[in-house]
Amino acid sequence: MIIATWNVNSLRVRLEHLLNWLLTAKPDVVALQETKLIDADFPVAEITAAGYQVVFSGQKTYNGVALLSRFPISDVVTTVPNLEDPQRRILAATINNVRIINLYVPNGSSVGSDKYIYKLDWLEKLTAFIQQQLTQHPQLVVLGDFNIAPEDRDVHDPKAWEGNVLVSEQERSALNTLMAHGLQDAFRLFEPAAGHYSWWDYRAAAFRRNMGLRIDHILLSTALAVQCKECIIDKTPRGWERPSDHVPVMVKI
DNA sequence: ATGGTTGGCTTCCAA
Repeated sequence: MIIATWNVNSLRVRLEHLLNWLLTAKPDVVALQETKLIDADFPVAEITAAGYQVVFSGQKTYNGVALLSRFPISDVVTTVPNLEDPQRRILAATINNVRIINLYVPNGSSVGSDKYIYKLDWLEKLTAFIQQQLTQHPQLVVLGDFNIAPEDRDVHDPKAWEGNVLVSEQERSALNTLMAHGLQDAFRLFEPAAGHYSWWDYRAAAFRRNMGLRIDHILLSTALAVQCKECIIDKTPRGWERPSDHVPVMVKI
């Protein structure tokens, strides 16, 4: 089974990219973030025609997550327990006896800001949920835009980014705590080197200069990590006209 | 060099 994640930064703008990418990458499951659509405007017909079932949780203007699947989708959850949050940032579902948890983790804006505090609180509540889900689902995938670069090797210029939002110690520590309950970063099962990123700022020709961060992740429970065959960051769509600032990450399990 | 770009229903906010 091929499972992918992609922050599309507006599904309205990126629908053609998504449909083209589905044809070449042929994923079985795709987790989308930043759809930026209310549910009434979700392009169900186009995605169904491409051969995918779909569930989504959207809002006006910001955020929004969706799950596409070639297989039946069940037991959908769209909230983090014990978290009052109008922002649509999580979508959990079961597909082929694999529990999939799609995340759009808050960006955090800047270290110490209200949004940063919200991000850390969100991660803390999420961690309790993940821990609970692991007890019920040995085959668990947590994937999406985490808005955290786990280590310096995931940052193009660690010195310049030191202490900044997306790389700060508190954020990395929160991610480590989340993963300490038995989750592994699929990309690092295969690739130890620096220089591999999933997001590049639109500004300052960052993609051309490979000035990026690896902030989109696929975390696998032990049962899935041991059988994972491959984890790829597909930079192809970033070369297309009017691209998202993120590219897809995919695993084969 | 405190810049630069993109998306949204916008005259700024979020990323």
